Amino acid sequence: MLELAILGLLQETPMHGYELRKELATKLGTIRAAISYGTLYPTLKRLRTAGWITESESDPTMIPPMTSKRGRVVYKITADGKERFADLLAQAGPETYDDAGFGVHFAFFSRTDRATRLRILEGRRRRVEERREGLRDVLSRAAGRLDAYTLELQRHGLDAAEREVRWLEELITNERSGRAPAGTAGELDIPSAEPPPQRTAGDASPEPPRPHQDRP
Amino acid sequence: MLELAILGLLQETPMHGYELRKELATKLGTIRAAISYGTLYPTLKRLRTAGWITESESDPTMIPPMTSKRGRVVYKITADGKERFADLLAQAGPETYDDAGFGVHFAFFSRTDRATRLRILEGRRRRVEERREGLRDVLSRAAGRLDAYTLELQRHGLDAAEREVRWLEELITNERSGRAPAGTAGELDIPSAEPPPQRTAGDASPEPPRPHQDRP
DNA sequence: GTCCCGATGTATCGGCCCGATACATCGCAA
DNA sequence: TTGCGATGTATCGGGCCGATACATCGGGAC
Repeated sequence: MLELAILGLLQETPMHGYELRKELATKLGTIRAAISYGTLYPTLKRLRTAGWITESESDPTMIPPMTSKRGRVVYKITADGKERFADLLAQAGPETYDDAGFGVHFAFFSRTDRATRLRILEGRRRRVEERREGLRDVLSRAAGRLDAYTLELQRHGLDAAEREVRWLEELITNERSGRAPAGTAGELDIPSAEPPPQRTAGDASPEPPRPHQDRP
Repeated sequence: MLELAILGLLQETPMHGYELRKELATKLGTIRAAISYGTLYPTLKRLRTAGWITESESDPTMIPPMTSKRGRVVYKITADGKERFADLLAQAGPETYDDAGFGVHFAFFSRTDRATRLRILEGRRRRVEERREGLRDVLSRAAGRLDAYTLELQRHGLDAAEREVRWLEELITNERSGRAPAGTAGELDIPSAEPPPQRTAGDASPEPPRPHQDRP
C-alpha cells in the first residue's frame, strides 16, 4: 500500500526521504499520521531493487535552502515504476477495500479512470456494509452478553459505518452522473485482464467530487 | 494491545484459541475485523512463556458438543496474569490513544476505575483534537496544492474527527456527572506510581454510559 | 452407506510496518 | 559560543497480517 503512495508522489516530482514523508503525511493525513522511517527507508530500498525508482545524490548547487554537500538522496521514479503505479492503481485485491488500502487508492483517484473509481467505491461500500451488518447483529443478538461500555463502542462504530456508507453512496452517484459508463448498474466486476489504456498522465477525472454539504 | 484483550477475555472464562478469536471479534468488532491466527497463537505462546496464562489439554468429558480426544488447548489466566491485566488497564502510554489502543482500553472500561477512565478519555480526546487541527490546517492552507479527491478524503476525515471529539466530550461529561472524582478539572495526570487499590473484580462502573441519542 | 463440505481447531512462515534509537548537519537565537 | 530545533539518513527488534498446511467432526447429498 505504501508502495503505491510513494510511486504516486514521486510521479509528481522527485524527492528525498524526509520530504516524501511530509508529503505522505499531508496527502494521507486521514489514513495514518505519519509514516515511520523504519518503514519508509526499507520500502524505498525495496522499490529501488525492483527497479521502480532510482536513488541519486542530490546536486548541491540546485537546492536553494541547502548549500551543503551532505548526502541527501533524491528518489526518482523510472519508466517501469510508472507502469507499476498504473498497474497498482487499476488492480484491486481484497486489501484495496480495508481502511488503509481504500484511503491510498482514493487519494489518487484523480489519476484513475472512472470505471476503476466506481469499482473501488463499490467494493469499499460492500466491505463497510458487511462490517455494519456485523455490528448490527452484535447489537441486537449479543446485547445481553456485553457490558455497557462495549456496547457503546459498537454503537459508535455502527454510526461511523452507516455514515461512511452514505458518503460512499453520494460519491458513487456523483461518479455515475458525470456520464453513465456504458454498463448499467448490473454487472460491475468486469474480469478486466487489461488495465485501461493508460495514457501517461493527467487525463482522468474531468469533474471533481462535491458530495459534502458545507457545514457552517 | 492484543495482550490486554486476551488477558481481559480469559479473566471472564478459560477458552481455547478458536473460541478466543471469535470472542475477540465480537468484543472488538469496531477495532479490527478478526484477529489473525498468525498473531493469536504466537501471542498466546508469549503470554504462556511470561507466565500470565497456562495451557492445558481440555478434559474431553467436560465439553458437551465435542466428544473427541483431539488436542484442544484450553488457555487459563494465572494470578500473575490478573495482576498484569490490572497494570495494563491502569497505565497509559502513547499507544493507549491511537485507534486500536483506545478501542481495547475502552472495551474493558467496566473493569476500570473512574479516574483511569477519565484520564484515557481525555488523552484520546487530545489525540483526536490534534488530528482534527492537522486536517483543518491542510484544508485551509494547502487546499490549492491538492486535487479534489484528496481534499474530499480530508473533509471526510475531518468530519469523523469532529464527530469523535463530540462523542468523547459526551462520555467525559457523563463520567464526571456520576460523581465528581475528588480532584477538580485541573490536574489530570497524577504520577500514580501505584495503580488504584485493585479489588479483584466487578467493582468499577456503577452506572453505564448512555451518551448516544437513539436513532430510530 | 459413503463421500464430501463447511465448521472447528492448531500451528508456522515470510513480509509489512512500527517505535526506539543512533548519528550528523544547518540556521538561528540566547 | 553554545546549544537547540529542524532537517536528514539509517538500522533493529518485535507485533501483526495473510497465506498456507494439516486434522477432525457432524450432517446433508447421492
